Amino acid sequence: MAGLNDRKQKILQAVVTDYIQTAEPVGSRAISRRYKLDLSAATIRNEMADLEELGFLTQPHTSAGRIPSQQGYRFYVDALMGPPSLSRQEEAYLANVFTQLQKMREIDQIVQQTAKVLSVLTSYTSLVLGPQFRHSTFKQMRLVPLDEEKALVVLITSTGHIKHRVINLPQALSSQELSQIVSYLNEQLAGQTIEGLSATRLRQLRSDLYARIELLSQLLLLLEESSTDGEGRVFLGGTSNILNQPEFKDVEKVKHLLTLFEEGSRLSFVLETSLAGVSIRIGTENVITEMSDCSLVTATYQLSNRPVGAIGVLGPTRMEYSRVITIIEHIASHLNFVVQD
Amino acid sequence: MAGLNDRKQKILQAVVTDYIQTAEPVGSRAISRRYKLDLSAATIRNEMADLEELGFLTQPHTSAGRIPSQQGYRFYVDALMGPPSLSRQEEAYLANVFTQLQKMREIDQIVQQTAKVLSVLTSYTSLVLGPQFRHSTFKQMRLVPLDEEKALVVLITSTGHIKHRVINLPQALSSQELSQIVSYLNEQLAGQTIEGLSATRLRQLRSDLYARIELLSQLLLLLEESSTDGEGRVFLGGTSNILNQPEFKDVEKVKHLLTLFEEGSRLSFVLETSLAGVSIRIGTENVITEMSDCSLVTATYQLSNRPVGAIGVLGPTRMEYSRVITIIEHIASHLNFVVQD
DNA sequence: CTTTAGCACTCATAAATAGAGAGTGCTAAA
DNA sequence: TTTAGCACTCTCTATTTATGAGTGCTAAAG
Repeated sequence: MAGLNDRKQKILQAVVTDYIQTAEPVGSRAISRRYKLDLSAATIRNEMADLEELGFLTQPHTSAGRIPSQQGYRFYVDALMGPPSLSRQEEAYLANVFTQLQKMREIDQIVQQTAKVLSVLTSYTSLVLGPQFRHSTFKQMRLVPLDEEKALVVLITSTGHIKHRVINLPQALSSQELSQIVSYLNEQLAGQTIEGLSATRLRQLRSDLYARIELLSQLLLLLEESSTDGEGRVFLGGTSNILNQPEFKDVEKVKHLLTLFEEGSRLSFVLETSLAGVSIRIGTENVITEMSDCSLVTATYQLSNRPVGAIGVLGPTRMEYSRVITIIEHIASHLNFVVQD
Repeated sequence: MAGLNDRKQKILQAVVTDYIQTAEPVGSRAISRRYKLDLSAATIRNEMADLEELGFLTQPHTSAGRIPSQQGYRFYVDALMGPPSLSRQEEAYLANVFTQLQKMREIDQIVQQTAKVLSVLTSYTSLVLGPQFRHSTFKQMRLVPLDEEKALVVLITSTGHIKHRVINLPQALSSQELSQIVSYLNEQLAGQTIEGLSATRLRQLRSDLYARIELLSQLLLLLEESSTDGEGRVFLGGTSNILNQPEFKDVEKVKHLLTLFEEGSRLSFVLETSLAGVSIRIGTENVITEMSDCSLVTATYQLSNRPVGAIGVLGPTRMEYSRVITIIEHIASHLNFVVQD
């Protein structure tokens, strides 16, 4: 890409750093004062004009300072960004959080809490996609009789994920027949991925056992829902944080984002399609148009070496990238240990 | 309370109705034009001055129209409010929604969907408190062995609510001993309310079975959490709707509410403490200070004739009360039928 | 050739001023 | 008791007028 000489890079870095902090267009004088580049304002002015022409900076209006363009941020993130840093307190806070998380048993709780922590630490909005189990495989199905009419079906995956439902028992079935059906299903389905329990496969089973159709359809419904179902739930944290950003002082701007936050499926799509590792999408690099004024930093977390979920931080393009990245890496990697249940 | 003569009531009603629609202070002329009270603007002016002195109206500034005071809204809601009305389409929409809800099995889904519907219909923000099971009684506990090391504990309440968890089995225990423990617990706890499983009671059991302490503590943990635990989860719908209200065009105003929306426990408290039936809290009648510019209309829904949850709509004090009340009653009562699982 | 000082110019933002309009309260007549 | 008339208040909008930060360009200095 661009062959920015050393000086241009330093200046660009200064502009981005300053703008991230102040949210105000930064002028040539401000830079020559605040950053010890040993250059006069005039020189910096010239370089900034160049940087603008190259597409790394923009001017809100003719006689204002410069602000980084999307391309400017991109270059900053790829090449200039300073080393990460967390304060002592933050480290301590994180450590404390993780011991808390360890204690929690309910996956929802863990995810929810993670979202909260992520937003508190970054002061942006956080998105957390709970673990996806559709890639895990069918382990077994159990039927626990509750009374004469009802029973509890328990579906267990290889990853230990459990789903249950109460179903009605047809009176006619003896308990023996019941256990036959269940063990038949267990045989047939063992080792299949949940995702792979496609409708056609299930339909075939259905015809195999057509005599027991009523009971069976209830069982199958549970399975079917497990494969499609709303596992992709996204938990949000710090949604009100965006209101602290000066770029969202206008209510109209916020409205689009807020509305987006209510559309779980679109959010989960964004997170599901993030690559393994940390990914950074700046401005219009985001597919979702509502996010085109924002940057989204995401990371996936693993479960037995397979990515099963993702966490993300959404803020203005003027985001404290290095800080956010550090935090998100930290949390994602620890989540690997916590989510083993 | 106040002995408002007929004419004053009519005028107050006109002011409130108009203000609810327009969100603009309403003047004497506007009323004499728009409402056929056959009175001149001057007369209305006099009456409005009286109404202000009596505390039902306020003036934003000396030469502006009047807007209803909190007391004004209260009187309107108690005495003046017009009859409810829903359009054909809305009725149809509702009917359709209910058939959809009937099909859903997962309680979370139902609650979530209800929140959404409520917010779409009212165009305010909706709060839905999922069914509370702490008043229901312990029915039975089951242990489903998964493999040699692990087992699934299933806790079932009289209302059919189910909670499960995987626990580790101490190697030393024979399956016979296991079932002994479980049946002992079943005996001891049968019929107790979940809430009543207080720490002391559980501690006593713990000492009874101190020999099996390791296993037991896992079981008891599940119970304990069931009695305290986050059952009081509140689902929100249409949070971005508040941004459409002109009274929240200022970001600062919104921020407080948005932040409140992230504090689940406070929200659930509000809903838990609402009376059976429909309740309307206007402005500072709300205990939560962040809501003092809002009105909250809530209704509880039943399960076997006992209130177990609540739904609510939060909007500006300038709310379409009669409309909201109709909708909320409608939905709450239907929820009674849907939530029987 | 690069850097810097100097200077005119641009443009947003803020403060000051002037009208316009909506609505009131009061008085006096119907 | 009601209504018409009128002066008065106060917000809101538009216009004007500074102010000042920051630029681009030119010409001199290194």
